[in-house]
Amino acid sequence: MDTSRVPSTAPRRRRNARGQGDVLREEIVTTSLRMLDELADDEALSLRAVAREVSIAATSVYLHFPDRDALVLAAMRRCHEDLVRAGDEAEAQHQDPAAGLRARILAQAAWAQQHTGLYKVLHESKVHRRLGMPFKQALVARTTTAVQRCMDAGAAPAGDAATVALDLRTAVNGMLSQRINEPDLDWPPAAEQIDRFLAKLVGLAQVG
Amino acid sequence: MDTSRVPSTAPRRRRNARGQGDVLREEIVTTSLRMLDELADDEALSLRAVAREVSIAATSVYLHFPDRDALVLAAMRRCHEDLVRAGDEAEAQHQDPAAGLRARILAQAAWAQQHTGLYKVLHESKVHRRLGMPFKQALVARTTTAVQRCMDAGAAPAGDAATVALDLRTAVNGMLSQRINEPDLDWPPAAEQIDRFLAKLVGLAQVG
DNA sequence: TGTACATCAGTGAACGCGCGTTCACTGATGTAC
DNA sequence: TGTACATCAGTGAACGCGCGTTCACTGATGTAC
Repeated sequence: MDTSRVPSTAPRRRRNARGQGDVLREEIVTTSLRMLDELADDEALSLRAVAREVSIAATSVYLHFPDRDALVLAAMRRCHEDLVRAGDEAEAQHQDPAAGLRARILAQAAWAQQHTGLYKVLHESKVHRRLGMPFKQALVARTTTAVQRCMDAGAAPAGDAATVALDLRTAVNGMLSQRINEPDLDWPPAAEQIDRFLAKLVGLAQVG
Repeated sequence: MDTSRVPSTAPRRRRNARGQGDVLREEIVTTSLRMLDELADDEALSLRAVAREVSIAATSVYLHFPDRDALVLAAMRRCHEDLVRAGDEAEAQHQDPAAGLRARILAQAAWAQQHTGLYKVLHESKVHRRLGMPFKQALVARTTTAVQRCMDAGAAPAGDAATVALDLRTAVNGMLSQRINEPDLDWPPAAEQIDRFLAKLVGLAQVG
């Protein structure tokens, strides 16, 4: 894994054609995402390590990002879009609101378990405090809407959808966080725990 | 806050008397805890910064700890003891099992909100993976016992106490984690959310 | 069709910094004789 | 009571490292005339 210190036996990459400068930007963001997922910590991502990985000079990163923070933020924005899309696509496959809500939560959980490092950076890192990630509220809004839809359809007892959605997100985030942070403990199946949360916190009648 | 870089105008401390070497060890652990609480990240704690803060030579830390990791681990052990004690003392003030469980959870939540940085290091840092913190299972055991007591007394519906306790800890951890990681969002009162979890996840009849 | 020039996509050396750790040392204090 | 010596509680210089960022530059490619 730690091939990064090897003094760049990697072939120097070919310069992009004129007008194709954004190709490198793309590659920098993609590589940063991969590294952040491995590092699970935004502060551990070094601009120099990213450059090494992409096989460019460290200074070339500055052609596309004013500083390291801007790079991290661009990566997080991309990563958040990806997570939201996963939830949206899963929910869209169901007509039934309860099944849709459940599919959204399961999809987001699956995403998190496949990108544990990115999940940590997105939810637990100090990027919030240092840079702010206002785009994240989309995640909150989608869950609330999905819960409201369940209530409207009578699949869940009427109530304050925002509060119920908060409790649900809270519990699911807690579940993912625990499992990611202490992977060596033996946790019961995630889907079953999610179904308990859907039943007890949202009041969904039949799940699964 | 950032007085740490000032080149030590702090008066050089007086050497401890013979046989009192552990006094310095104590002071190093205490200072590390304070700094970890501010930093909220074990990897950000530097041995040199701790030494600076205690007004000793960086090398003096090695008189008491073999390396930086050992220092962090000693601090975490102390911190965990403190959290467990807070929960135990709160629960002990009640005869009623339900009130006891609630008091334990509220006390632990209060501790977390007063030591947000330490809470993060304890639950979200990579200390788990790098060093392991087996002593943490005490926290799990106490909650399960408290839930079991509620079931035995008929304050909660009978069931698998371990599973119910897991769901409760999961939700409460999620709540604390969210609030600590995104303090600028406006969260509803913590006590109310905890009471909803106690009611819906554990099945406690009357709370509060 | 030729050529000067602007632009684009990068590079490489250098800066000052804080870090963990090693090493050889210092100097006060207690203790054996 | 005196003194050599061991022990304890520390110190200070030095090591090599990776970091973010600045600066002056290079060299290919398109474009105006």
